[in-house]
Amino acid sequence: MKYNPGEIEKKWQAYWEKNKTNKTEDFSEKQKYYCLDMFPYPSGVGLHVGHFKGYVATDIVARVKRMQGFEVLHPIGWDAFGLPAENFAIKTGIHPEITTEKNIENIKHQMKIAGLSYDWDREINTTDSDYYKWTQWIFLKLYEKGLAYKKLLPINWCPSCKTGLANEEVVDGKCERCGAETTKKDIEQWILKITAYADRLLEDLETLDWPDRIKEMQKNWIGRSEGWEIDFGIKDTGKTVTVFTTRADTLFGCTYIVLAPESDIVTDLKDKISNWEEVSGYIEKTKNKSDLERISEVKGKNGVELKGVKAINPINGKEVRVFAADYVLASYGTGAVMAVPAHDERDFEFAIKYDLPIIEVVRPRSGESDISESAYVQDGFLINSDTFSDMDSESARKAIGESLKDEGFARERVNYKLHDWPFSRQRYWGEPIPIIHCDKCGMVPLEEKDLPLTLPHVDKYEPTGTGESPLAAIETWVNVKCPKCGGMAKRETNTMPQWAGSCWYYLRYLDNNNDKSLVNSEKEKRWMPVDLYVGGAEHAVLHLLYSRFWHKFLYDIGVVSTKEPFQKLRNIGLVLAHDGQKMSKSKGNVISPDSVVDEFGADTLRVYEMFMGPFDQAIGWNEQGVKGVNRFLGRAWDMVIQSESVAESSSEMISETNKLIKKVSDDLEKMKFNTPIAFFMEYVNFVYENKNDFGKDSAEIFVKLLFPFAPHICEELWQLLGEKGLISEQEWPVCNEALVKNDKIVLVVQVNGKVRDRMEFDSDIDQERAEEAVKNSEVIAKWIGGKEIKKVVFAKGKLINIVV
RNA sequence: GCCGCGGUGCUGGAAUCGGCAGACAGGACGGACUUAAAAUCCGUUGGGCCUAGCCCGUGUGGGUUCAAUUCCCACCCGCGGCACCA
Repeated sequence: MKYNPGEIEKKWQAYWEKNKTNKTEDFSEKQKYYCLDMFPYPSGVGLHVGHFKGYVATDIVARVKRMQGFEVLHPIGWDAFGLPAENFAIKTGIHPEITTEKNIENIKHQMKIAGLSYDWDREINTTDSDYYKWTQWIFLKLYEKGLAYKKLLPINWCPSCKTGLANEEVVDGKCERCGAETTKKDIEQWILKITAYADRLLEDLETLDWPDRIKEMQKNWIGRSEGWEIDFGIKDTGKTVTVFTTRADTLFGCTYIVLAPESDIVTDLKDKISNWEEVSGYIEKTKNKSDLERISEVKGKNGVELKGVKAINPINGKEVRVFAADYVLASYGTGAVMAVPAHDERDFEFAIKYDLPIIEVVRPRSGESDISESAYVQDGFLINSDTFSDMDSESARKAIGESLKDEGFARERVNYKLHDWPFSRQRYWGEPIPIIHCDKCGMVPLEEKDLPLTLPHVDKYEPTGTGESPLAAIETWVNVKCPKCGGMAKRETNTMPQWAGSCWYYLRYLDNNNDKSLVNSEKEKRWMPVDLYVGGAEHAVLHLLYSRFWHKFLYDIGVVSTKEPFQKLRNIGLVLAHDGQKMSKSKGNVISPDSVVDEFGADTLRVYEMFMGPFDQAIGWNEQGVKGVNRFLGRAWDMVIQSESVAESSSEMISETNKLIKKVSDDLEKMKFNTPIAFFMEYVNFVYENKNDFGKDSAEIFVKLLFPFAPHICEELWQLLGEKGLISEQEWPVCNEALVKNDKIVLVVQVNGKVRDRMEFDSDIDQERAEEAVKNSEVIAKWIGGKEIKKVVFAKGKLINIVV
């Protein structure tokens, strides 16, 4: 009988589906394990082999955990709101609902032919009104707690998608989606107060088993810095300008202050500014620059002095000049900085350009600094700083800050790079925001009983570009009675961004049909947190930050019982095309899993994706490698079939089999998938050399171990071996150390650290006897050559090194 | 510029509580089977030389050690992220 994947895979997929083999019980005696994939966007082109690398890995973990006696939750769903379906609708007039449904069908089929063991009864779809009812519910709670507010703000605007974007969605000054250059636009926006959670988002990173890289990225993105707010009085006005600094120790070196051109502080001082025309011209110029222009002008500082305005340094009462310059950002800190050219590179550059004084106030304790050449930005000890001279930078920061605080000129302050999250989009295909605007009552949230607020059908999907979504054109929908006063009112027409539905979807799998609450709290306590979360690294500061924020909020209002949603996170390395390029439709180098399944079978696809290399590394697809894996599975098939003619395994074979159990189990625990497959291959090679030693007892164990990787072939072999029940229901083998033969070992013999021989001994040999034997060996005697032995190093069971 | 990760044969990679570098796979070459091809099976495959043997070899240079791909220092290169954040 030959290995025929096409036949057996169909057979077992049908069987598993019909018998709901992979169904998860909500509550059982078993320990829980929640194994989650980042759910896909159901795009029209379907999934490629890169997506499956992640799905196969979690599927292997899920199957192993089931065999190890865990109750495993391994669900999947669809993150189906988003631009591609909407853009397709604009072009063709076909409603996104229809395209989405079709695409889901296709992807579901792809997943099923790959033998992924999802519990399909828990499928969710973010565009179902039963689902987004709860997305809207969370929004209302955020609103209720003051964490969602509407504000007129200059936000990132994509002129091509005609919608506002969050900072996280702008990459290099371009729209993350379409690549168009973004501009700033003043729009009234819904904003979520993610900054209220900045500290907790930062601190709790420590508790997570996530890749360093992702933690680091979130840390940088949150960008916490501790410092002082210091008030500079403006001479003859009674007004003050507050600056933020992390370097209060350099305050004596401040020779001017700089304001962000677009900040209100500048216009506030208009009366005092003698060159207002020049200044306002500079402000206008800055405002009209795109993000991209501003980024590209990073080098080459320029600005304008506010003539007639002088600020007073509160530490020494000295008058300093005041500038406006676009290297100071209105959106960070107070929008104003104290400039210390001797100890800040940017201030140094600016001071050189405008010929401003440079006063040195910090010197290194050891080494040299030359502030006529460049700024010295590190810590050191203070000079030219009155009574603070001679102090270390660190203590001086505190001392100077405290002394100003006592006089009412300074406050301790923590700043973040993280900004609040602009949450409204001027597009159609998203969750409607459940708010009504009434002239009399202002903003009125819908009541929970009125949810879901369903997305109405429209005739035109085209975004308006005016800051309103296409929903604004549907008068029957927009015009409503105010729930409070009964007067005429209008619905909010903006929709939620892509990320909304994915912020909490992992909770809905626990209880996907609940129409009373978001999730039953018993179920939530049973299953949270997610034990393993697998997905691409591209979501490092988007989905992963947003959903942590929502989760913490849900924790605060008592919906969830854990502080963090995803305990352990692992990233998938990209699957590249054969040439090392990224797979893309335009390059025509995309490999679809369907074609691989068609030609070689799902088990080959699965094992190859895992065998390619380390899971988190980007590696190119290699058709020959796929064939190699297929060859291996064929050999394994024949090997197991042949085992029936052998009565029982030899003790050596049993030993090898137990070693295999140990190695495969250990590596899987470490999320290593490529090395277990290498062990399987070695094992198969060994069996081929010792065919008469390989009996059914060993074959059973081999098949169990391989099952999570290649479920179809193993289920079939299990049956062919005449075993009862499904292999899916078997227990994971445990290594019996007693059966592992290790009475003989090969000792590496070195002379002066170089390998000269290998000798076989009993495994418990001690140094004395080994030394004796080694000295008597001809090969080694030759190397020692009568020289004096200085030292003998003995590593038990491994190596002996004679130093002469 | 700053932060993070990495650099091993022709290729993907294996081996890091310091202890046989190159497991496993692919490719290439040689052979068996075949009328032939595919498939399958077997063998060889880091470089060099005075070829039963020895020397060199894990980005580069140095260090620690009986022993370094593994630890330390400096540097080079690649990838990813952030980027006027005061």
